[in-house]
Amino acid sequence: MSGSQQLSEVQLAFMRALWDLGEGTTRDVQEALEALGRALAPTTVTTVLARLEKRGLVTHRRDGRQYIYRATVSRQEMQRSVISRVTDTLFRGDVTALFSQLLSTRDIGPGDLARVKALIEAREREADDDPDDEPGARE
Amino acid sequence: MSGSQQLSEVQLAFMRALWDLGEGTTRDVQEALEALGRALAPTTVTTVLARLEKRGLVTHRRDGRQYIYRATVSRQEMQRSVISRVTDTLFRGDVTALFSQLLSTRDIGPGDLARVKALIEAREREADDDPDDEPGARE
DNA sequence: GCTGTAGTACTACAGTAGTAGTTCAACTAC
DNA sequence: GTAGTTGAACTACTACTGTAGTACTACAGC
Repeated sequence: MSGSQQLSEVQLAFMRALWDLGEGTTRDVQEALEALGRALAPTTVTTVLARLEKRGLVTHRRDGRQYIYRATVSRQEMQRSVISRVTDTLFRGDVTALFSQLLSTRDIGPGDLARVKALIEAREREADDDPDDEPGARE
Repeated sequence: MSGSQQLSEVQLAFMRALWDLGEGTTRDVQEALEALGRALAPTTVTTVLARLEKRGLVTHRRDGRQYIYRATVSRQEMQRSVISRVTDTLFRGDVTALFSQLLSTRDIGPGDLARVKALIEAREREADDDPDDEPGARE
């Protein structure tokens, strides 16, 4: 599934709302959006949800008269796909450059640095132990 | 300047072409795009460039009858701004999560890992030496 | 000076996104 | 059972994007 979904800011806000909610009615989504600083008319929320559904990013079930929406793509999947696209298009596939950019630009505390280093070391060990670790789950 | 520029795939392809070229005529851009696998009519290239110019992302100068276009936003600036947006919206500001995602998903060689680790260590030392390093250049 | 050529400017058109109003159906409360 | 309320469906409108055709203009060669 999921391919070249280029989400706009608004659409992403909707997905975020749904990810946070787990699932919810139009009104729930509307309120979540408002909490994210984006106040929209109920009809607008419905429209956007319907469009996202048409694109396969959300789905709904019925509860009485109400629709309960939920994301069909997880935040993680979206993260993965976005990062992958960004890496390829903006960084020409150069992951190190991305790391470097992250390190130089962002507000990173010493705790973060330590954690990231730990992650890397774990990864190194893992690669060392078992060079054929990942069972080819990349498209 | 540069604020909420959400670039579409096509527009980004144009920017990439210009970044690679440094600067170039409509035709240069067209050819660069073709090399990126995106063949467009010359008029289309002109149109898109004009629109990007209207958004302040490219500019042109005249050379005889020709327009020489060039990006006004560097690849680095764009990288920064995109990464920043992605971090905030998709990763809720959690840089570590982004790192982790990068480490787990991507094809990263041992060389990359080592380089990133070096970057981190440099950053750690730097923070140690001079905890007030960045002169507040974040918006 | 006229004609071909190449390049920009203008126009166009379909698709989608953002935003929201209006209508209709169903449930709630008297 | 009639009125109010609430929620979804349909409709609408503007802006922008992707794509490109046509018109105009300036230069090159005869």
